[in-house]
Amino acid sequence: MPTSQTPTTIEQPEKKRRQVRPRSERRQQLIDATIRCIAAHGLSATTMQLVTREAGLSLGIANLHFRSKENLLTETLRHVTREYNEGLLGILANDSLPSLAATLEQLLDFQLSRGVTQRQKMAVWFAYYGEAGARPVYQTICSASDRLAARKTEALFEAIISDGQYRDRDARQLATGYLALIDGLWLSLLVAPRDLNKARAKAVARAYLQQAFPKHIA
Amino acid sequence: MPTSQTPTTIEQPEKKRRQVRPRSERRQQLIDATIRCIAAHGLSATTMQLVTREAGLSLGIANLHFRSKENLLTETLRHVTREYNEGLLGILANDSLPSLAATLEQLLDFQLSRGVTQRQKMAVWFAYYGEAGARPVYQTICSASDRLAARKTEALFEAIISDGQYRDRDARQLATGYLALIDGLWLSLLVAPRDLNKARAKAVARAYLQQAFPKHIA
DNA sequence: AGTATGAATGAACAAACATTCATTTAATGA
DNA sequence: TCATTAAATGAATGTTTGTTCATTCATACT
Repeated sequence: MPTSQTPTTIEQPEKKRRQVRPRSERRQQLIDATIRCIAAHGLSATTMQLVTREAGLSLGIANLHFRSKENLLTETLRHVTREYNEGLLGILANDSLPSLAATLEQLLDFQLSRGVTQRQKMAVWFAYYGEAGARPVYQTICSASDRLAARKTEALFEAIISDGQYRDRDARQLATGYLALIDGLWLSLLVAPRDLNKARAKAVARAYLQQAFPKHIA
Repeated sequence: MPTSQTPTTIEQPEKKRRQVRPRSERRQQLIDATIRCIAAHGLSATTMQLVTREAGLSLGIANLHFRSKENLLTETLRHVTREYNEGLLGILANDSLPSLAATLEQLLDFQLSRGVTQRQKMAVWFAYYGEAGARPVYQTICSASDRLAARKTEALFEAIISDGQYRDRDARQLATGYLALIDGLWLSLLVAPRDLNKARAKAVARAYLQQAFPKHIA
């Protein structure tokens, strides 16, 4: 008669073992789950239960590591924004200036790369944009990021205009148009993926740059 | 001692008199209130109480004239979409073709007109776009409208290319780019009105068309 | 091994929500 | 003038929500 059978292989079904993990890891876990929830169910249907279940954690943990739901949502937006900004600055803050043409190509590739144009990221982006008019916090985070991108893009375009000795070109206007075009293409990729794929979107954006800077884009 | 003082001038403060109005009028009233609420508070904070109070009506009335909140929101999107489509078709379905250049100018004027670019309308538009990924109904309504606009714009561009005998122009690609540019400009006008005003937005869009069809835009 | 620490849990709670429906009352026709 | 009809109302209802916190227990230190 066995006194105590220790079931090493077969466990109780779904008996989760509690784990203690560092704060930063839990925060990242919850932010990732929030992104997935917003992409799958929309911002208005993203509840604490949904997020914490998606993260495979208990209900109360989000309020433990973030003070409130509002704060979790804000931090999620900040995370997505920061990620994009870092990628952008990695290209545009490159003061070594190896080649303006190469930088332009890199910018285009990045903005329509797999990482940036994946549905989850774009869904989060536009979910917050949709609420930005009503929530000053979102407005602040988004527009700070946008303004930075605008400044850097404008600076690049100015350098290109100078380098190519282009006439009758307004760097500010071209940058505004280019960034708006990218935003619009992202939106189309998100809401009408059947009508527009990444390759066509890139071709459209390239055509814009080609018209503006024919000597710098093949 | 007065038996019954009839206060003809001074009424009870805020004693609203109940009014019976036709169904269609009430529906419009509620849709208008919904638009204002979404613009002011966002889609996720738009409640039945807020909408009906904004309309100056009682709580239950929205469920009387629309079956449910979901239905009210859907009809509101449909209304905004239909309004835009009618304006667009009023320009693009004009088969009389007086002048392609004039039609192009009209299109530009319309898409960046006061009526279309007022904050309320744009806020509603993008609020629904933000949720479109999660709600198939919104997706359907939006993309049906977008596809129509795309088809008509492409047809106009084809006619212009043919008329101007432009070489190396792809009507489909130019239309995709133009519509994406307009979407992006709307988004900028909504979330960063301090960085972009309507006049500059129109200049940017006009520059795009000028590059594409120099013979048809002044 | 024993103890202290605080991360993790989830039942419980109050607030907010969409929806229902008995009641009220304006409008209409007899 | 009275009876009939149905639009309008808002208190009531059941559900869902974010948040709290007493309890559990993994981990680190003595």
